[in-house]
Amino acid sequence: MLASKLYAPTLREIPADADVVSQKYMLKAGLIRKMAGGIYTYLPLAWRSIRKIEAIIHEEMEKSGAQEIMMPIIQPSELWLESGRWNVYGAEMIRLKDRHNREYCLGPTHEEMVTSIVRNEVKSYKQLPLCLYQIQNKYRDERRPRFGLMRSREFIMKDGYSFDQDEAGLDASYHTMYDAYSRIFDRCGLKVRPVEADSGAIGGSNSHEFMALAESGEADVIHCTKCDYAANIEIGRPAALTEADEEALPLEEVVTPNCKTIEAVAEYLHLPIEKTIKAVVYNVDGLVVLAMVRGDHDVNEIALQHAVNGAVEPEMASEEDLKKVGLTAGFISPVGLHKSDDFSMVVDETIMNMHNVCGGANKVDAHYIHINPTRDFSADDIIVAPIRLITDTDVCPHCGSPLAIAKGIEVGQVFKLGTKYSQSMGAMFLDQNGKSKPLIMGCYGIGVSRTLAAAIEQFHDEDGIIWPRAIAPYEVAIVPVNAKDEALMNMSQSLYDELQKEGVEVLLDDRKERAGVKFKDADLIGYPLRITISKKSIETSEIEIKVRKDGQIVMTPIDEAVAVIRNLLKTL
RNA sequence: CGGGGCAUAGCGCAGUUUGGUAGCGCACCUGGCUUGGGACCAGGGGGUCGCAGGUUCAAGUCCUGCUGCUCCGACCA
Repeated sequence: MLASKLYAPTLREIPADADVVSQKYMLKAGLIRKMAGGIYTYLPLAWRSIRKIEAIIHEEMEKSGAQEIMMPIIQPSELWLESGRWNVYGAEMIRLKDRHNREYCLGPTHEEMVTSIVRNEVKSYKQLPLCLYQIQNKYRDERRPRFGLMRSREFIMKDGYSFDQDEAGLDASYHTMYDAYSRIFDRCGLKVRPVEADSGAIGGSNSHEFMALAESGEADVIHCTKCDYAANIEIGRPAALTEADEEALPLEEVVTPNCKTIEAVAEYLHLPIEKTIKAVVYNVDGLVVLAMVRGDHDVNEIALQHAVNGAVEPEMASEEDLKKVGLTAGFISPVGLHKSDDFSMVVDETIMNMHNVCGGANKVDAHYIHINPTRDFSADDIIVAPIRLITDTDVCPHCGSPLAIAKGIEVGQVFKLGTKYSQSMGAMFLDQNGKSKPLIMGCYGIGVSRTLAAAIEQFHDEDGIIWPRAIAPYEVAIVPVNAKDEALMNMSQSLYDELQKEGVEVLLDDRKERAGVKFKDADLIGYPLRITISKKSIETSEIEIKVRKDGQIVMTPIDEAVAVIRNLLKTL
């Protein structure tokens, strides 16, 4: 490729609204342009990298026995009504109507679609296992698109679906995909860690997320400092904490004027925060849920959702919700409260081991002290569950070693769906005994565009992007320092031709720019190798190769250049 | 969804307070000069000032409504 022909409009200044490194550099280096909030055009350089990621995915999918298909982006509402998700998916789904007033959505995911395809065609265990996948644009109307390609409303996703006749088959399919995913990210050059995860809105029972560790990641990963244990923080289930036995003192009501936060109460009553209990009220599918954790702990909303078998993630309760069940914000505890059809209470396990603690008195400006949960909570009215967020002061649930927390970008996820969709949508097959059974499903996603962003988040410096070679738009850039010097241009051109003949993806910066401009652009765009050809190269027959990653400079005779470049590339 | 901010040339911004000819830097075009880290000189092109209404002799500037973008928050009872 000649730089003079390449459509890569680099910028001197970065658009003011870019806030993460990947977005800044993709805009500045002329990789993407924004069309609307969370909606981008991929320009040639980005698209080449995307295509390389896709090629790696295709190869690994083929190796895993998965077959590529292409399903519609526009999906009819009927399928989603069948699975029950039309009314559950909420505002994140972009819905539209055709001229006949029929309803559709822009596919946020394709479980319904693929299930409907397969249920009509797969009738026998002899057709199993089956794994289908596609790479396609997906649409999710994020409540707050941000961070460029990391959280966009239109994005490229590889989504795959497996169909098996039994759990053992699903296990095998799941592991095949898990391994393929590990290889894909590895080949892309990313540092990715698989972690145990919640299966979320897609449904299902078992799941891993592939996290690209990066400071700008939106997900918290908890991992053991010793063993392999790593999990999304929302599924970490910390052990219940205990405290020394104390004689239970009589319950006592105290006045706590304006102490609406747990910190205020603890300070006002001179209590350590570990001797208080914190009440947080949620709305889960319309059910008002009171969640109780120790004052210094936080509620794990996913754990809470599971504790009450909620279909969607808990939301903070509104004023109306509180009013409906008669709670007094700031002064709530389960003491004296009872569950009802629209009110439920969940108490973290640790709370039940506490003695003589402080909590709300369910009236304004009043708290109880000396609450003893086993004595003062009505056992029939509360659910006891591990609903606190795990922290790095907890210990590894596997080996008991210390834990650490890291930020990650979720670039892939694998789920075991089981029969959630086959059951609701009637995707049945006949087993060896002629018995009708629902297909056992798994589903597997990779955020392709997000993977591109994650690579930049992981590999950059103050000058620009540092592409891993496997997904670099071009592997080598040749920079003749003076475009007007014919001898120099000839030398560049013949090296360019030679490299191309050898199958190296090379760019020749033939622009009539000063050397500084070309160097800046090469660093910004992040080609793994940069070759500089100058007057000195003509005199000495030596060229300079600079490795973008570490700045290493290799001088090599022009005759050996191709071989040296090939060898250097192998190390990147 | 709640709260802020912004919208003027491709990008980054000034001009709005106090209404009176549309500006600057970068980018772009032409010529010159320069060529190892975003040079320099000269000349030039490009804007219904987000949209719609209103006030006024006169609106980028004042008023009303809308739209878009963006940041923060949704952490806590």
